[in-house]
Amino acid sequence: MRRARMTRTEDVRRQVLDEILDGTLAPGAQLPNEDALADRFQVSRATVREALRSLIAANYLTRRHGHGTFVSHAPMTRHALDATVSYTAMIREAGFEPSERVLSKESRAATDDEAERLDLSNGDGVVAVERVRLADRRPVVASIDRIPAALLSDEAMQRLDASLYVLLDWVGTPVRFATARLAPVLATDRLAKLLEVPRKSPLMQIEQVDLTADGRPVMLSSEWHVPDAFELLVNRRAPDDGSTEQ
Amino acid sequence: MRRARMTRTEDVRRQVLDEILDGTLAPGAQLPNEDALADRFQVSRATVREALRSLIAANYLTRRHGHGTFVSHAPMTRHALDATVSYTAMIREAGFEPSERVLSKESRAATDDEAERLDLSNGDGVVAVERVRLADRRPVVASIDRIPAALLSDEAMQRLDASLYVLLDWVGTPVRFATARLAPVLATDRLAKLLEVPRKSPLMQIEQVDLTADGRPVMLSSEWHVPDAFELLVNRRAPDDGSTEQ
DNA sequence: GAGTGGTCTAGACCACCGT
DNA sequence: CGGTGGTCTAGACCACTCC
Repeated sequence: MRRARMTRTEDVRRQVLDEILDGTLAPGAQLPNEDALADRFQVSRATVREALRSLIAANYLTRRHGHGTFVSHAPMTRHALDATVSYTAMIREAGFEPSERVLSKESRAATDDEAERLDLSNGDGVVAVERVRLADRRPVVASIDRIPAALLSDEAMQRLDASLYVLLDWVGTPVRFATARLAPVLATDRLAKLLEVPRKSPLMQIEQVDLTADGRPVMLSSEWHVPDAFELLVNRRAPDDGSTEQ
Repeated sequence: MRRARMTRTEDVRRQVLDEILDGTLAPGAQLPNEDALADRFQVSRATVREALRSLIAANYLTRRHGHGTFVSHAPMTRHALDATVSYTAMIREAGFEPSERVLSKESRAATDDEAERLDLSNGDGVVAVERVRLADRRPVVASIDRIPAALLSDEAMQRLDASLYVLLDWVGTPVRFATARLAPVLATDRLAKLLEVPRKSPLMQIEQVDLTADGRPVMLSSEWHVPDAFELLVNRRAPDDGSTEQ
């Protein structure tokens, strides 16, 4: 019954979030000031500010200097493209049951483009997995994922059927970031057949490089998405802080 | 020559960032520990942590509990879709000179869909501006933007030729967030003509709701982008903190 | 065990907002 | 002006990682 670790900050965050979610704090409502919250939760003001920080980052709250802290009218969309890197989670969020079909697995030398984007030397090997993702048995995404062979032990190679994100976590290089390039393309004959859509129908192509926490590329993904299978959303925010550069 | 306000936090952030950018702190390098930095910059450790916080958020740095703070190998891409809402900035970033052609401006009642997404009542008015954005005179984006008429004074209506973001700022409802839905579509005859591309060629459609800091919708945009005009990038990050919800 | 980042406190003063 | 959030300090102790 015991929760793992619960810092005071998490505790305060949790309680404030609960009040937002259950409507005690309605959208537009002003929170008590930080001294009052510190007093109420029996913590220091610094702890209150730390707790509110993450709620503000997720756009649950808005602070206005010299005025107060207020409940926002719309939180960030979770499972948007920017907020997650998990495809399975996005499919599930859309209300479908995710599954997949592996088309091929191979170990080969990286192409020049792959070597460049994965920061590999000439001749280094990659493991490539080609799959079709299904949502309730309907094909929704075709993909080719490439991982540097150097990252995978023989033992890891046996686990290629599992989630590649889980695999990368398992070998000690968990994915924390990714940069995705999105482009509309027409379905080739092969993609049309795989995804069961008409030839030359529009598809969303996503070229993605997955990175560890310190920015090292560990996977290169090429994906083709059937439109309308589920929404591709992006949370955008205007720059505010840290705009030190041009 | 004097910069406006310079807090100690900004000062520390600036100095550390400078060392990262000029290579004094190379990718992978470990920073001095927080006590050492506090001593060196003659500030408290809390101030050091605050300064490092934004550099970590931008992925310039990585912290590993019990180990140290390190320079990342790749910062977040600026001018990616998630990191800005300014189109002009994105076009300029791609190395082109942005301009635009206004196709129409009208004041009319909101459609049901517009009323729903802009949180308006039945019969409320909107001001709609239809434009084509050019990059070095080449058409790259066609768009229709709709703003609730109630937000715009007569005086503001005279400024519809300026950036709509600047206009919304001017009337006191600056855009801070947006939620965009991306989908690949085929060019209709009209869009093909406007964007000077073949009929039925692939376009990126972006449906976007722009929000103020407290989450109120203030503009609805429909855009159609020519692929390859410039890259549409999205920075993605795996969830780590505040994952309190499902 | 030594060294690092993570959490937390109590208090101070500053900057901004509204009236 | 009073009230709010913004910045900052000096110090304490905890939790994690590596040797």
